[in-house]
Amino acid sequence: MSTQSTADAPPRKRLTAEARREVIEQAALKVFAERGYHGASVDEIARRSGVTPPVVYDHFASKLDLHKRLLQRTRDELLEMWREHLAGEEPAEERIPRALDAWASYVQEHPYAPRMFFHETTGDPEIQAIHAEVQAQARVALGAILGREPGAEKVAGSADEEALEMAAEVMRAGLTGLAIWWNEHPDVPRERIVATAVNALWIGFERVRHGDTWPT
Amino acid sequence: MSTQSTADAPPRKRLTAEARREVIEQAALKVFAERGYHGASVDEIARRSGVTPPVVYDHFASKLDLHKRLLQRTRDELLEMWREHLAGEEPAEERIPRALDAWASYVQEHPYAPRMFFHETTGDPEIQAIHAEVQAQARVALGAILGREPGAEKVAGSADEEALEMAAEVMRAGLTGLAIWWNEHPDVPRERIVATAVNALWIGFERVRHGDTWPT
DNA sequence: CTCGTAAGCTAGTGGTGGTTAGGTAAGGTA
DNA sequence: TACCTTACCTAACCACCACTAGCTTACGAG
Repeated sequence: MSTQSTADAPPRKRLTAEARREVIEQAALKVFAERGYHGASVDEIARRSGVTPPVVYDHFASKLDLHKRLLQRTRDELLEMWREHLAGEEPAEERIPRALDAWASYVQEHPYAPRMFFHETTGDPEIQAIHAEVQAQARVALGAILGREPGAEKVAGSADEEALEMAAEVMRAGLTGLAIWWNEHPDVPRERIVATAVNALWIGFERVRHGDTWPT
Repeated sequence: MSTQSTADAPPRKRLTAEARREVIEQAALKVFAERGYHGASVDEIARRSGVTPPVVYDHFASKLDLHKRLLQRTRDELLEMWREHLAGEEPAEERIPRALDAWASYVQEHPYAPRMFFHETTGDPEIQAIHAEVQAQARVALGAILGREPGAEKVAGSADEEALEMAAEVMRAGLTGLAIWWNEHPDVPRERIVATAVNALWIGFERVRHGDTWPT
């Protein structure tokens, strides 16, 4: 009974370094997402990769290093995604749904990704920096949607920087929450998620744009 | 140098059991919020309470038990808060700002509370249950705001249960994110937070109520 | 078939962290 | 002042976990 393969991976197969690395990254993504950084054990990551712990260290310098690379990878993918789908000069009515559809596709294909950015608990400054960076980028992306529309800055009292940042943060956290809710309710079709997201965001956009805010 | 009192608490003072317990709970709240469940060590909680680890065990059966009690306590306080400020028969225009002002007061007085509910990482089923319960209650509270208004269910396609739940989840997560953002930017006055929250929520309320949703 | 490379293993090590046993002394009470 | 309760400590245990040294064996090249 030396080979048990407790979970995901096939029962011990010799892979190329690159392939094994990919398997480990996928497994680690899940474990970190489920248990958090400290709660995740290298042992479990290894088991779910169909491998023993030392193999993990053939590919990553340390647990922290593995975590860091996953964050960076996810950050890059998200950034690329926003860059790709937020561009263009169409009006917001088309651009926003398109961007959020792309976002939904991403979280559908990477169900564990959003959880990794939900709460920072390592205490490691380098990792805190990545977290802060990702969140800031998301806020910028969303802030662009909310604020860069023509007319925004002309409206009285509607859009100082800080207000924009707060609104974007509400959206960012809201979307992340929705993504996590979604992977607990996988039956919900993507269009419904997109619709919810569009409504939430859209709305904020219209409000901030028109300066139609409370208190009246 | 036996007494170092590395942080918060006064340098070793003999307290009544009740008082010490309170000190420990406050310290633990911070540490859990900062580091997450697994990242928090009993040792650090004890130090920040001006005491050694065994004393923690005079008051709580285990680290998990301590965590559980903090969650329950916070849950009860939040529930009480919603119950108190969401009642009444005034129109939404008054009730919502009032409820969110109360919410802002709570997170201002308990800056570490929101972080405890942001991400579950213990894996303990009992704790998962508390988390789920708190989030469900928050969704119910917010869902009540969004949905229970007269007219809501009469509008075509606007408010099936699931859509309501999703919208409420976006709001819930958004508010939680805002709360955390706030305690990283403590200078921002409460009125601004409340205003942001009201706008985010309010808006959702209006939209769902009018069935004025995307896709058009 | 042979052989070298490299993927993966077994078996440990050091350290940390939750937890407990048993003793010390502070402070109210008689 | 003597005493008893109890808040708090010191010292240790043990399980778990990140990480490493060194061996084994699968596989592709010749």
